[in-house]
Amino acid sequence: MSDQILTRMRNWITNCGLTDGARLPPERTLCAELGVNRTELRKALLVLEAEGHVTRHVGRGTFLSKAPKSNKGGRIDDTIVALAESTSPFEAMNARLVVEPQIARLAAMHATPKHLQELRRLTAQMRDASTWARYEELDGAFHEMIADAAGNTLLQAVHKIINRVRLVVVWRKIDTTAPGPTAGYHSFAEHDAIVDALERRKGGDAAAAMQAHLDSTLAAMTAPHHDSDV
Amino acid sequence: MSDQILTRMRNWITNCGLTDGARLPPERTLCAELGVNRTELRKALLVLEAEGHVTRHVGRGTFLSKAPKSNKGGRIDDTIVALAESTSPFEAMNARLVVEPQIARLAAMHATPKHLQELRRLTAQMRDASTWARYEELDGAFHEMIADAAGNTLLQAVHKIINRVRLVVVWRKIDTTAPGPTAGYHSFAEHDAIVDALERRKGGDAAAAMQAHLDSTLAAMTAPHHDSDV
DNA sequence: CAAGATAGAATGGTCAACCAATTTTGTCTC
DNA sequence: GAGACAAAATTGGTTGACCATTCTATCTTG
Repeated sequence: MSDQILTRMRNWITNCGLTDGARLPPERTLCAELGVNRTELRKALLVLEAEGHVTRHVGRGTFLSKAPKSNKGGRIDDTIVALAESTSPFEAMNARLVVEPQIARLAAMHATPKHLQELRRLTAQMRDASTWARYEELDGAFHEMIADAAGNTLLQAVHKIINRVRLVVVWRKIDTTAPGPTAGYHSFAEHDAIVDALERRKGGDAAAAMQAHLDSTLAAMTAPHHDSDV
Repeated sequence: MSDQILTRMRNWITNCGLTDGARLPPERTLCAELGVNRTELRKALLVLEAEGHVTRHVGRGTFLSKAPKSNKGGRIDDTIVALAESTSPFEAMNARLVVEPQIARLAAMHATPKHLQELRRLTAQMRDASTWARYEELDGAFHEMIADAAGNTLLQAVHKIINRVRLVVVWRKIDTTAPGPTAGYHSFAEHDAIVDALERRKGGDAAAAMQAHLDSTLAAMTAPHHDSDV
């Protein structure tokens, strides 16, 4: 059913005669026009948004995208699994060490206050993580947020590829039921140092802090009989 | 940020260890596990369903798709063209500047005599190139050889992706019929400097030489009415 | 005991009221 | 008339209760 309305919306968009960047009618108007309720329409709009065909802003409206096709991580899955088959955990960590400090350096120049605020929020949440699995997720979000802040689409995609390969390769070693990190966990302070450098707009410091963070993470992986870090 | 949770769901799915066709935990359970409310989670699931990664049935549950509604043929090429659509030439060159100097540093440690010999051969051939197209081809081989010498599968793949994206983005600017580079072309000496550093096993020098090479290439791109370099 | 019926739990889906951000409009002051 | 400020209308987003379907355990009955 929802598939049907999605198709209708696609057709409507191609036939409505609106050019790129134009604003669509409000949701409630479109509902009446297409004869569906708002929930159904919003489901279709959500998919169109995920595909990059439209963008939406509270209070402003829904707009046709100018660059309709951005990939947003859709079909790189095949790439990931193929790469994961021939990559070792050590290689994955080394790739991180190559890319992430430089990304942090760029982020120091391009991060918006919104980015910094989100990073602070994530560091706080990580301190409250009750399981390792939960912590891993937040940590992943933290690093992805920095990649986003760097403001380079290609580098962001590269970062995402490296990290997802790493997750596939390294995941099995993690006990998802284990209790979360303790209060003095080394990554907490390291994350703080990274965000501090970003806030002060010190690219060199941010790169160094990121490198130190990844180094100690790698050391934790190498260390004997000790829970893995990330 | 719904995009965030979508990525987390993708990661979760690839890491949860479930096989194709398996049933996911109920929505309400996943909500608690991922720490998001049900509406957010359902938005992510809706997108995943539209992409064909999961199917959902009332009363039964949510299941991983067996054959994600594929356009199977594409593979890595799809990734390239998708990335190319949202990447500018400037971004592509910046991504190179981030990755390639570090790759050169690693290559200084890992390059085999065979690698070095091949690199020398390529630099010689580039000096003899009679057309720009031929030169581009050899230059590409040169940089790929260094990535190979670095000895990290994942980094090599990343390097390939970046360079292929760059080629797609920058392609049009090259006149394939133009005569090749002149004898004093700046890249010749820069290539030599890189190989010299690799042979002396000086990682820092290799990284610096590579960075200098890419910087001057970028400068050539920016310079007025002058043939592009690569 | 086996087959069918049934009540309850579990699960994904829906809806209407409400929320927050933004724009528009009206009004007052100078 | 211009500008500033506030109130109202507009618009996409969110929430919690409720609905429809399916599964499961239990009871009934021959």
